[in-house]
Amino acid sequence: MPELPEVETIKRGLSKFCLGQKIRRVKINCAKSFIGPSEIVEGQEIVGIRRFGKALVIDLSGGVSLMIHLRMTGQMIYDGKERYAAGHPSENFVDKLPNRQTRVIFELLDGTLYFNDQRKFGFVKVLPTDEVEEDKFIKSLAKEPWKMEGEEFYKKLQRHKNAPIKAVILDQKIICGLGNIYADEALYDCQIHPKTLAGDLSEKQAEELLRSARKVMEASINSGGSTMKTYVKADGTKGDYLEKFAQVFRREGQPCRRCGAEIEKIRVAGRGTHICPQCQKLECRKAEDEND
DNA sequence: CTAGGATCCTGTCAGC
DNA sequence: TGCTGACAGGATCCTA
Repeated sequence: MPELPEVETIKRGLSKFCLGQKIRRVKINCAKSFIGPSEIVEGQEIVGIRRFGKALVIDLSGGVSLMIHLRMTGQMIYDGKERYAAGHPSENFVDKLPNRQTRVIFELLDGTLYFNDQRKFGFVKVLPTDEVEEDKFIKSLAKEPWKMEGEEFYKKLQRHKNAPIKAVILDQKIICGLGNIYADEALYDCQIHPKTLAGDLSEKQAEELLRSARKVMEASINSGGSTMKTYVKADGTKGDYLEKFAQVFRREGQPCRRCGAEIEKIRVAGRGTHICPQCQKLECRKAEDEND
């Protein structure tokens, strides 16, 4: 999905455009995308917007909350006097709405909020506000990189010492917020090969990786999340992390901005993975085993 | 317990 | 043109 910076971008947009508005009506186009009773949402006012890792929570009056996870292809689009869209980037950001991928529609007093999701992996879930933090998924989330100490991260790596570091940092129960883009960007930033076994990282490398994760996600949040050129926010600015800041993601075949070598796309942990083969060398712990 | 693969679903693109 | 398989900004379930 949309990773932490994109969800943060949504949070900020909804806070600006939807906070204080009443939800007049909820229309569900896809039953799978909406969990819980929609009737109790109608007539409630949006009183708060929160984010837990990649999960968005919209708090409503009446002690009700909406927990939203965009997974791979979810988008939240507010369409009123202005349009504000964030999440999975696509042409839909500027389409007529609703469209083929619209799963849930929230009619507000002033405008409409759309939950779009091509692949239907995402969902909107109704739950009591005081149970949000007890939700199984939210409760399982680890700390975000800003809240985690290097030593704690290093210790966690030891518990998964035989897994490639990229697989480990994609696991939200180990460290929360990174997805496929920012995992690749963070590993490139600190020059660690994604296939390096987690147990092979030194404590110093663990700290550097943590710092890089913060750095790439901060850059993205500041630019409005990574999106494509068709994404234009209501204020006319574009979320353009990929164009401006991405060093490796979707840059295979292009020169590394650090050393000039050609960026490669490989497969790690079942995911497409982008590296500079020159800057990110794979160091093998088991080298001595091969002498047996 | 960990690690890895299949799976949910729709759409697009490369290769025949 | 039409078909086919691979793949996609995520997380869970199942297996060994």
